[in-house]
Amino acid sequence: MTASAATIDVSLPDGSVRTLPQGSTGLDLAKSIGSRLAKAAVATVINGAESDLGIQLPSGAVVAIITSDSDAGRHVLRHSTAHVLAQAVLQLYPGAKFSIGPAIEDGFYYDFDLPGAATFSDDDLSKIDSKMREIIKAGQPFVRSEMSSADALKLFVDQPYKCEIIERVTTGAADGTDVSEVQAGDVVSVYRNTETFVDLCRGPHVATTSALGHFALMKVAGAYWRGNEKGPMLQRIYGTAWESKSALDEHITRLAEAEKRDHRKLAVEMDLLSFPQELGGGLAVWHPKGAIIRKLMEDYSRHRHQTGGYQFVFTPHIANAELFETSGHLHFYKDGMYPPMEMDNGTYYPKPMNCPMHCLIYRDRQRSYRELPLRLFELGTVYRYERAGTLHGLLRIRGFTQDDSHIFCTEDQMADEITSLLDFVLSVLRQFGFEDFEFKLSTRDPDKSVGTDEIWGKATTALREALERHGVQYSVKEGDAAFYGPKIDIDVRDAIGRKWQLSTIQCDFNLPERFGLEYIGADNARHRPIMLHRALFGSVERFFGVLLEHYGGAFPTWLAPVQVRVLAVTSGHEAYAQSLVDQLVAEGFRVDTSTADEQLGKRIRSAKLERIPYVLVVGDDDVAHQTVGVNPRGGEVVRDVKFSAFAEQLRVETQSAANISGLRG
RNA sequence: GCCGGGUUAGCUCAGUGGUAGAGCAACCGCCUUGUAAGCGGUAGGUCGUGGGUUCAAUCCCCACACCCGGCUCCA
Repeated sequence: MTASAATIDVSLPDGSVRTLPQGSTGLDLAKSIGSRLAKAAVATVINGAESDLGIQLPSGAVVAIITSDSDAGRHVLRHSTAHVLAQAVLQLYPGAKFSIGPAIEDGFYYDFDLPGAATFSDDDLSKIDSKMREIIKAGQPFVRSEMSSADALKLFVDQPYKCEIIERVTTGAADGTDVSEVQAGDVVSVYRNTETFVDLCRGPHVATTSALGHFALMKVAGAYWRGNEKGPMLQRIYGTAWESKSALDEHITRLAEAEKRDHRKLAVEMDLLSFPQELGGGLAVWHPKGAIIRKLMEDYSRHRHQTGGYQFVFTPHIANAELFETSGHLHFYKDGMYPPMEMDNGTYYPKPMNCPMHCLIYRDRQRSYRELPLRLFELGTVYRYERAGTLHGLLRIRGFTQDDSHIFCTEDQMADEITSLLDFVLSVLRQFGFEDFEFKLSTRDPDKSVGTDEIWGKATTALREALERHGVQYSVKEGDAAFYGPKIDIDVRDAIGRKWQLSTIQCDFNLPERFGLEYIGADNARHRPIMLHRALFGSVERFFGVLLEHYGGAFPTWLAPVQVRVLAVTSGHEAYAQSLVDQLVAEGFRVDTSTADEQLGKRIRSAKLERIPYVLVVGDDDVAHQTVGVNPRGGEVVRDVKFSAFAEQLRVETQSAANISGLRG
């Protein structure tokens, strides 16, 4: 058999079969299909397994080419760029130890341990960037080899983190953070770029560093080794990498767009709220324009709860330690609580949750099964001690208000209740413009939980059934539940595709037990109710922050702090403008005007920057004919609209919210 | 809490070991204006707080507070 005569057949994803010379690689296959494909190819999938382009194809294999503009291809680019980063750092900082460097969404990172516990500063990034570009220019090959764990341990004898990864794989202790480096088993693979630089890695990688180059180093950060805060703090460098200059530029532009929507920035620009330093970290004050939006959100929430079978309650902000002993918070949640206040008749804590107080309301008198499900609702403000470094605008603060409800029901009612809750949650979220949801089912962490296996099983099943009845996709997060029971968390996607966790539905059989809650059943015996915790906004503050970013500050008319601004062309038209303002305000709309000291164009610009939904311009013609010029946000100007017609359109647009809040809007 | 970077006028940001500047906003005039910036003027800051070094600190050092990016944690 001569090599030149021998051929192999491989089949492609579309089912077609190609014949290639024996010994052909993925790259050869790509070339045989087309030069553009060959240029874009970064790796192959051979019989379902990702491999390097240079791997010889076995006959009969099913082969797909991974191109750089696919998710999988970018993953390869990013992972390979991470190796280049590691090589650059090891060259520039002799004695540095490298640990892990995976591809992540939109980029990659690599964690290092610098000699003498040195740290990176932002200035180091440009130096590292230049070195990386040298490496890329040199066109170093990525050469794969496989070896036994024992040999690998010798190869990485000076690299303790690599050795730890190898050992964990060998002993079967590997977890998710290891799999980007190595596959399970006793054989590990390494990729060598130069005499001196070799990295433990499962691959695949691009053929040479020349295939890279459209990258940017983004930021430096500390990161715990293996995410363990008791472990060493490593130095992490984040980067992003793309298949082309234009894709990289687009990504940078997207980041800039997201930054423009940053709720902290918009809150300042739009005068919605602030975090005065004297107030302390993670505590906000609401200015009038932010407060009116919040009030409308809360009014809407109250209305939906009132018509949705809930009863309103109010509870205080602090409670005696005894209450939190009973609830178990002082045992399971103490780290998340504000420190205690000593008073003459005991120790008091600000409440981190509303549930214990709602339990007290339930327990105040005997309950009958006829009362269940009993749904208690409160916009309850809670205080949680969040560690200083975790605070983040409105999305992570120390004092916040939950649209909180605790539903007491029988075990039999639990599944139906959860099912209808899901409808309720989604219908409320849709009112705020969210359409794209993701569901997560969190299950028990045996080390951090109370209750029997049986009841956990029952509750988890009820949640799962509710999700399945809705026919929605959901992911399971093992061990992510609260200490008292399993839960469903709902993420929403906002207008620019980012995910936010908002709503939560949680089962609890712990608190009814701890508080000794009971109801008298139809059988005249005492039974223990199940308790469901649920919040739709989650936290009003966080929801507001998400909403602000979702709308980019351009709140829909029913929520906008100022819905209409009437502008007189000259001061001679101000009386007419004011009469329109008065008519709309009398109907409950939020409308204002500004005097004609500035030029019209400038006043319109100001209104646009404030993101006011409608600007009405009135001049001579309008005074004469009871009309207005309508300049809607994001739309075209229409002249000579009858004012009555505009007012009617405004009524229709805001109708659903109007009868809820008592305000137009 | 940990690692890194910050904090200068209401906002966005320059700047210097010898007690500070721009643009926008504000205020006052002039202009009376038809759909995103008319012109001129005035006022506004103990340079985050407290210590230290120095003849002299907004600038250098230390501590603290707060903010930003991550890690950990989380509504």
